[in-house]
Amino acid sequence: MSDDIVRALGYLCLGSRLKRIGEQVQADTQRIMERLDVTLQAGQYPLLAAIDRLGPLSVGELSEALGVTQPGVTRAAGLLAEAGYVTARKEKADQRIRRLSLTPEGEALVARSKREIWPVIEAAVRNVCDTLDGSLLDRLDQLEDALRERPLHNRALDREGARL
Amino acid sequence: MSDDIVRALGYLCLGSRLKRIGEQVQADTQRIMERLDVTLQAGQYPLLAAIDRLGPLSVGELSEALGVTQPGVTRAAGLLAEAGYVTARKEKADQRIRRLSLTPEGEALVARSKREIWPVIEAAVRNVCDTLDGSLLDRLDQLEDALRERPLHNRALDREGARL
DNA sequence: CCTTGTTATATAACGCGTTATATTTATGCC
DNA sequence: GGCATAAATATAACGCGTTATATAACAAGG
Repeated sequence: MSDDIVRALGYLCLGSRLKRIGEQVQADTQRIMERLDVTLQAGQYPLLAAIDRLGPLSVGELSEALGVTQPGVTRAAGLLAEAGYVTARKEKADQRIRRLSLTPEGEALVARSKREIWPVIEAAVRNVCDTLDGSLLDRLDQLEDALRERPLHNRALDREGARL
Repeated sequence: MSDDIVRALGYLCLGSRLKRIGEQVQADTQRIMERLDVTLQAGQYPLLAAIDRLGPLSVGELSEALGVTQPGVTRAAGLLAEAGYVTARKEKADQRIRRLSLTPEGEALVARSKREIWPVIEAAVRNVCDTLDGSLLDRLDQLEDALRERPLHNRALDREGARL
C-alpha cells in the first residue's frame, strides 16, 4: 500500500486502477449477496434490471443499455436463461431478433431484490462514497461522456489539443 | 446512452461502472501504444514500472506492489519473460523465491517509454480528467482506502452504521 | 534428522470482458 | 424470383482477473 505502484503512477495507470477498484466493489457486493442468499453473479443484476425497467429487450438493445458488447450479452443471457430467470422468444415480425423477458422466477427475484437486496447494496456503496468529499458519480458520468466525445487515442498524438 | 442502465442505477452498479470505464481507458491506451509501435499489452506496463522503480522484485512483492493476486503476477511475468523484457533468477539464500528483473531489452523499453510513451498517455488521460471539476484521482485514493478500511460487505448487514 | 507446518510459486479452472468471424434472416434491386 | 448486401445473433478464441489447490523449499521441534 505504501508501495502501491498503480496508485503512485496516477493518471498513467487510471485504467488499471478503475478496473481494480471495480473488481473489488464487485467482489464485496458478491459477499453481500451471498449473505442474503442470492444465487446470482453480481454482474448479472444490470441485465435483469434493464429488462425490468425497459421491458423485454433484444440482445442488441441490451448491449446498448448495458454498455457491453453483443457477445457479452448473448453469454450472460444464456446463463440467466439456464438459471431460469430469463426466457427468449423469437420475434414474429423479424425472426432474427430474440426478445428476452423475465420468467416468473425472474420477476420474483427482481421483486425481492428491489425490496431486500438492492437497498442494502446501494446503502453500503453510498456509505463508502459518502466518506469522499464531493460526488464521485458525477465525475464518472463526465469521464464517460468525455471519453465517448473524444477518446484518449484521439487526445494523444493529435497536434491540436493533445499537448495543450 | 439515454437508456444507459448501469449509469442510471448509480451507486448500485458502481462496480460494473468502474470496470467498464477502466476497460475503455485501457482499450484507448492500447490504441495509443499501437500507434507508437509498442508491442505490449497496456496492462503489463505497471509490472515493468514496478521493477523499474523498486528494483528486482519477487513474485509476491510484485503482487503486493500491483494490488493483483499472485497467480496474476506469475502469468503476467511469464508473458513478459517470453517477450524478452524480464528474467527470473532464483534467490541463492531462499530457492523458493524467483526474483524478477528487467532484461536489457526491458530496460530499453522502459527508457523509451519514459521518454516517448508514458508522457503521451498521461497527457491524454490528464486531458480527459481535466475537464472534470475536481480531482478524480483523490477520490479514487479515498475510495480504495475506505474499501480496505471497511469493505462493503461489512458496511451492509451490520447493525451499526450500515443503514444510516 | 525427520516429520510437521509454513511460505513462495505454479497450475488449474472459471468469470466476464473483448475482437473477429460465422450463421441465419431480412431487404432491396435487377 | 434470385442474388448481393445488411442486420441480428451465435460461436470461437483470447486477455486478464479471480479462487482453490498442488508443489517445492524452508524452518522448527521432538
